[in-house]
Amino acid sequence: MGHERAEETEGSRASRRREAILDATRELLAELGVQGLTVEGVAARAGVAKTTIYRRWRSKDELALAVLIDMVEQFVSVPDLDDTRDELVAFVESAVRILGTTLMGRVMRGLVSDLAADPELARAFRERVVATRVAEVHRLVERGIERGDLRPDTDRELMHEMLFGPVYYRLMLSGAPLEDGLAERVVDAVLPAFASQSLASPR
Amino acid sequence: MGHERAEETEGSRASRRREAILDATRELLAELGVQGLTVEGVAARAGVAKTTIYRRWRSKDELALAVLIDMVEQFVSVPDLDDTRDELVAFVESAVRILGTTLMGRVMRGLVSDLAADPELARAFRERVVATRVAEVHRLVERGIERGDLRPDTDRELMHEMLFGPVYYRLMLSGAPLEDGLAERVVDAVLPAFASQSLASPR
DNA sequence: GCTTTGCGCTACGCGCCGTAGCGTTCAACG
DNA sequence: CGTTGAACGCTACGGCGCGTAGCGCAAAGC
Repeated sequence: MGHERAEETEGSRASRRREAILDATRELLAELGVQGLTVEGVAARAGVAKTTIYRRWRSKDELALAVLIDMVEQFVSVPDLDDTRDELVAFVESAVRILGTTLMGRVMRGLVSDLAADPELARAFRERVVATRVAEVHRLVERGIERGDLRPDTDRELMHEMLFGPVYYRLMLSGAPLEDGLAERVVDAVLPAFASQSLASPR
Repeated sequence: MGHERAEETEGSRASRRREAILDATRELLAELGVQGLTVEGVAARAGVAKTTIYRRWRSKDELALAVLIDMVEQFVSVPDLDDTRDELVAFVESAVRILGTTLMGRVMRGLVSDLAADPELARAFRERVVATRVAEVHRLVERGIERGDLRPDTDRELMHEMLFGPVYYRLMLSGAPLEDGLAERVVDAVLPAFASQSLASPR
């Protein structure tokens, strides 16, 4: 158990420890899922004492949430593509790709149960992840209405749920793979209901 | 402490024990969710020794799954209403109502994580719950095509995911309530994409 | 009645969570 | 430099829940 010399990677001792813990958590989360994550395991891989973890995060769930939210928040805002369908497809596709990763897919599946168990955690997740996505849908819908692609009375909330619900349904319940064309098919299944007279493009 | 007399409710001793355990599991599942379920708790409430439970089910998860599948399988096949939209709404609505129950909602949320953790359990769930629903959607779509309400090339798989995805998304991630009009709004958001020329009825 | 089968009970071993106390290292500052 | 306070490592717990073992006892079946 030699002690590391000071030239580590950089940053203060505190931030180095912090990063080591978060990295180890990410790795173990990817390997074992939320289920298999143990504080002891994180401590061992990070080369850190268990107590050091508990000095920063009050519980295992809090640690896991911090990492999870951080992962999900890496969020690409959709640029103006001058076509509402293209923008929606791009948006859904980014989610499909992220969740299609073994890492995020597994993590997300495990997360849901923790959301059910811990209302505090559920609130944080809704505020920082779901709300962000809802806001982005609002933006896209707004643009679409101005462009004349979408009906002015388009239900933004429903649009959001119709776009992402099926993706998560696959991930968590049906078990069907998140293949490439999925985003496109989902968007085309929703668009006609919200598109203005000009029935834009399905197939 | 106090042995029950033989006049119980009926059935052999074995089946009485069995029912007591399943009932206790159902109750605790409703009160505490899959997370909070403990074999010790079930044993205590059922008035049964822990070992008696392990003699019938090999693990806690196996016990929980038996109860869960049994609960979800209570399934109403949709009668012919002579209108495809009405039938789809009725179908989705039955799911909304069941999941809207505190009991099933909580249980379902907790179940998802176990599905991720236990592939065996996930397989059983898909085969006995998801597959049943897929088959029912197929039936409805078939009827709808014959009636001329739906396009002959309607994607049954996608239809199924578009109908139930949003419901589960609310239940598990967005946290929005499963209110009454939901089924109708979801169906109307999907129908135009699959409806034949006669753009049946949205609002 | 007597056997067989099932049950209750106690007692474990294990893994993991989260906490306490104490000695040691690090890093900033005089 | 040398000192000092904060952060860290380590060991040792208490608690809970899973799943198992072995024994004595009750209930069905013959």
